[in-house]
Amino acid sequence: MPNKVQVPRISDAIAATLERRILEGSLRPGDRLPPERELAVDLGVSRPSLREAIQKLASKGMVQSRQGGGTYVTDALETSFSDPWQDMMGKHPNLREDMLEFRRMLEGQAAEWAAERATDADLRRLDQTFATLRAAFDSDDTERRSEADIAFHQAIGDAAHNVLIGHLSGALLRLMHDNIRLNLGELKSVPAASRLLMTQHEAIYRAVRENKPQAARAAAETHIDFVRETLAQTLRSVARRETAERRLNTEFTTS
Amino acid sequence: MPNKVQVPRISDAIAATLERRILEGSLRPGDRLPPERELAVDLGVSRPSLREAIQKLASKGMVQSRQGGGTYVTDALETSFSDPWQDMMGKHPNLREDMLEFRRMLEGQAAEWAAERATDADLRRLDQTFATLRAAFDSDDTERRSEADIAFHQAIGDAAHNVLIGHLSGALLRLMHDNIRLNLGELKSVPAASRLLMTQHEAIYRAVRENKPQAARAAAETHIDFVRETLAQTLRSVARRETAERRLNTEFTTS
DNA sequence: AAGGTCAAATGGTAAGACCAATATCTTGTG
DNA sequence: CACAAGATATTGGTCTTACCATTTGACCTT
Repeated sequence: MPNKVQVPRISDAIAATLERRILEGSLRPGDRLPPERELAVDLGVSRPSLREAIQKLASKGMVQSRQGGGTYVTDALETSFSDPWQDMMGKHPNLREDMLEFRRMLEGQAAEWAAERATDADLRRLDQTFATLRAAFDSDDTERRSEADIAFHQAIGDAAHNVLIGHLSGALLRLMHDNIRLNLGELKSVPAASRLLMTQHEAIYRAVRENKPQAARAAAETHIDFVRETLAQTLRSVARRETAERRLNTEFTTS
Repeated sequence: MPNKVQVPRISDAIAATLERRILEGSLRPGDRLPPERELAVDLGVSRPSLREAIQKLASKGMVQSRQGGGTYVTDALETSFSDPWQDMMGKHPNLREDMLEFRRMLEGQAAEWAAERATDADLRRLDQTFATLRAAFDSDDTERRSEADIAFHQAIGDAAHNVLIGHLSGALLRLMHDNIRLNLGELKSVPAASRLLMTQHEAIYRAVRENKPQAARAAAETHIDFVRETLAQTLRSVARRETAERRLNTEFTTS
């Protein structure tokens, strides 16, 4: 009756492996897992065992399966961080300033560590996301630019090889983009900003690629400073416009 | 990708049935479940399906299986550990290192900003929590020491006047304390550590109180470095006991 | 080009077999 | 007779194979 030493079960090991892949970013929220038959072969286990492991993860809300569709990674880890702040952002605009201040520290550290620790695989992904970013910024598709921006910073965050940095840098940037798109239209109103942003992104990119931690940190901090300043200006001008309009259609803009 | 209507899975129904029997008392804590083969026939399902259901319950800590022995209803019913990060910490020890590395940055920045920005009210609260901390560390009540430690660091995080810093420093420290208390007994095993910890806390406290941002940051980083080193030593001694278990997971962690 | 149909892909379930650890019974020894 | 060592049965752990149900997407028809 008393608990003896538990013998390791294979399904636990499988679950731990999948968790680790999710944790380290090789399986991201929204991704689809490989088919069970295939994954079972990869891991060298039987499908029932793999299924038991998946059940465990599903019961913790980390994955979700649809018959015939596939098994998808959910964002259980992300939401436990970002959920409480999602609504706070909307209610307290001054949070945006805190967020930017925090991101200055976060992205600076991320860039520094990325420059120190990036593996070849990280660099390849960085190359790819940077190319995408450059292409996206030439277009006028703001949605595409947002995604490319997030992907680029996410790649740097992952290259820093710290789970918390990786999750937070992605989550916070996503939060900001959502918030910006929600509250203002977009800050493409500043035409010269695009070129400057790309220059800054390139500076970060090069510093990481050339293994220059201090330069990478400085470039990242400069980038955030610029965003902070630009955003503040945009907000001021928007505030002026809204003050004039508020008189007319107050009750309609509050959708 | 959006959630569609989920078709009922048989394993969920089985898990629900067993859960109901446990909650209604026909299966009491300590009881042994019927053998899987028998129970599968009773419920009219296959053994793999029943096993998937049992895995779900096991991952929630409601039952516990021993090969050859049987499956027993756990006596701890109220242990609803739903925080994904919490059990991640337990299973993936390298996450603890990431956490400490992250906290070094976070607490350093918190102390620096606190030294710059603390208001009179912040300082009064800091005085109070520091006094509580000193009193708690003279006692042997580990729970009380944990709470005082958290409260002290929380006070500094709040004094930094950045919402993100405030939330994260508290949340992460709480997470670590829970995890330490869960996985090891406690690190009071190092007798000299207590005095050193108090010295470090006092260094942070004084630097913040005297408005010395750089000194505050340095003191906070030193503190985390010490905790990291102490924890690593404690873990190494504990790890020796678990070497056998690790061998079995190796084949999956190297993929 | 739009829409419908059907086959492939994929998760869900079932059955049977064997292995490994445990529990229980049997047996032999003192 | 008591008790320990071994043999046997029980039971969870894993694998293999097969088939069903749903979804997806490509191909075909209109």
